[in-house]
Amino acid sequence: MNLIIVESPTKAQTLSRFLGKGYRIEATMGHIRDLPIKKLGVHIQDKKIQDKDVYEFVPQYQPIANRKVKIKELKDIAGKSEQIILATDPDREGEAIAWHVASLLRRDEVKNHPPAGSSNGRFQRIVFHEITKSAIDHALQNPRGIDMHLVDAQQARRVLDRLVGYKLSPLLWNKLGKRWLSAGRVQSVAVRLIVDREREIEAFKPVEYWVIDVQLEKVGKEENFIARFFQLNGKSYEIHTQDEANGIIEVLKTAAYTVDSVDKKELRRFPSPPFITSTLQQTAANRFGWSAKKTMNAAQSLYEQGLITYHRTDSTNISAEAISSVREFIKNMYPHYLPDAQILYKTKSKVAQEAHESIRPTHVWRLNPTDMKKIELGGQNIGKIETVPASIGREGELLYGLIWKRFVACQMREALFDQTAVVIKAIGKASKEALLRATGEVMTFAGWLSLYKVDGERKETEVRESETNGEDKKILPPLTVGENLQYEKILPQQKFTQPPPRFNEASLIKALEEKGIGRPSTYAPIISTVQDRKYVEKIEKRFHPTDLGRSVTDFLVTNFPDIFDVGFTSEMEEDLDNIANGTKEWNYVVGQFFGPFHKKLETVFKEAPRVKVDLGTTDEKCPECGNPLVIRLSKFGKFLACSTFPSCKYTKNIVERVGIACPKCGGEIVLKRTRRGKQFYGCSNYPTCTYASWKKEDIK
DNA sequence: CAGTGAGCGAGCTTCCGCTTGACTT
Repeated sequence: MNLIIVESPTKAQTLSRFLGKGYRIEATMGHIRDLPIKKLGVHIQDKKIQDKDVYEFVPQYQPIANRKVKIKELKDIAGKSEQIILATDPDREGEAIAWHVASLLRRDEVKNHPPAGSSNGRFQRIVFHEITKSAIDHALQNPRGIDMHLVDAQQARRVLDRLVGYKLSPLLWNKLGKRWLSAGRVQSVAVRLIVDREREIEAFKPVEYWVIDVQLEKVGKEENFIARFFQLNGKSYEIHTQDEANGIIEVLKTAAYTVDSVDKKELRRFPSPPFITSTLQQTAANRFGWSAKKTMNAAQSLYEQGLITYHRTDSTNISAEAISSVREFIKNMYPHYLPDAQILYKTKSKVAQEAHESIRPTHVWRLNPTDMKKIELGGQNIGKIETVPASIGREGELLYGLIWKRFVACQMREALFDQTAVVIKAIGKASKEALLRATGEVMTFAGWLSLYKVDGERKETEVRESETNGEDKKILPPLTVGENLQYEKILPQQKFTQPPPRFNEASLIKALEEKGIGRPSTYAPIISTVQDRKYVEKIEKRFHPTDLGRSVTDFLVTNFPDIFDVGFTSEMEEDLDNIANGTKEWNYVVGQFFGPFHKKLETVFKEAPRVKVDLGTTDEKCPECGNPLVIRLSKFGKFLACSTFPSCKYTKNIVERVGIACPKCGGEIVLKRTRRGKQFYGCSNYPTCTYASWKKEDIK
């Protein structure tokens, strides 16, 4: 019997369906060995060579506490197996997991079976990027050894993140006096983006501008349309004041209008690429209002039921089998929308590891019942269609439907539009000449858009996109150059430029991904961490920095400008690539960073002043000593405390009254939070009265 | 479903990335 080791148990299950009895497949469930949690766990040696610092880093790996049972299980099975095939994911982390597994198993093997020849003999490394029979067979026929360069790239990443995080967090405890604080290459940049954005908003000064539209009509016909002013006397003209607007209005009101030019062109709108983790999270946030965490939970469930491919991926690749299957589906159901050849999508991200396919339905013929009712399926083979099990629930159906439609649409023909751009000349008094523009757009071929049109989801984004260029897309009557037009009315609008919007989950994930910061498996946890630390808070789904978040960011950016610059991660990634391709040594790369970092750290520890976070005072007086109460911040949130602490230890919760009486004791219901931060409603007489409810409506 | 926290400093906290399961009102 041969043992195959993968990371995900679901993948193990799928694999077992493809492979015969000769294989036993086990999952590691991620990493099984790591640096210790409670200490730095990296021995650092400075071997000075010719007066220069040359560092050596020795990571103190240990089995992860809750994986010990799993490790023992793997060892037992490995002992009874002929070949041990390491089939962890084909990326940096996967290679490292394979190496850790081999190290743990090999040590055991040497103990139990004295080496006869090479102890590497039983270990093989295989990789596949899609879970299909052909990909797995091909992988099994082409085993290799563990790629230590790739493992070293992971070690460099791991050690660097540990050094940054475990050196800077204690510095924050020391300088801010708050013992739950943390800093890291990823989380601190996420907070910085939010702080920087808030300051942009604060510094923003709205500028007045005017938009002047004119309603025109074809002479003798009741066909009117809107054209927008853009040029006066040969120069583009921005209107900033009411006076300027009035000047233009005067010209336009009495002008003679003629069609100056008509430009027609065909526009093609291409489908969006299939989902990857970040785009799935963004789309679910924009369309359903879901948090990244909720999306990932729903996706996990679909994945475990075998309905979709793996949901933590950065690649837009589609397996050849899935392509032929979706093309067959389109050919049957939407025959006019089948392109001549498959549409290829190139992964945009430079830091992508491409270990998995894009997120897509595993069987394209499987639809959810709600979609089936709404989608117009034009083809012949309706009988071939299956439905997803009802047990996936409403949220499962929503997400499945979204993934299904995006995938099928990504292999359909582009939509075609006839766009007409018309310029209109307005000749006013005193030889003043203005130009106006009108644009019309008519869809002539729906293509992939036909799949989205049905529930109007696509429309929403269309509207949003067209708003950004400021011109309304409308149907124009037929117009010819030189044609005179009838002036109807003028529609001036006063507007003000808007500050950039605060980040929500979708836009923050997008920003992080664009900068190559964080990975598919970490976008959702990052959002939790920065809130848990009280660096930012979500108000009406938008992120606002807290005073603490601003203070910590300022402290970090002032003292360590390089690390918390968005360029840091991309430079690190370049170095990691060099380690992976064998041109740089991992200890050298980490050492180049650590030398200056370490020196700076010492100076800051010694010299930087203590940072005070002022959360303000209140009008309330302490009931015990009469001094004012001030707002303090703890791990659990804000609370009121006596300003004379530690001589007076009075504290009080900040409660939000709901205005409802407790059904149990008649006391007052107040908004509270669990240890994990979830809101609930409880009685203010706690612990005397233990009444509690999750929802306001349930209180009765 | 929850009574903490600040400050001091006994002992404690903290990173990013890979995977689920334990929770479930």
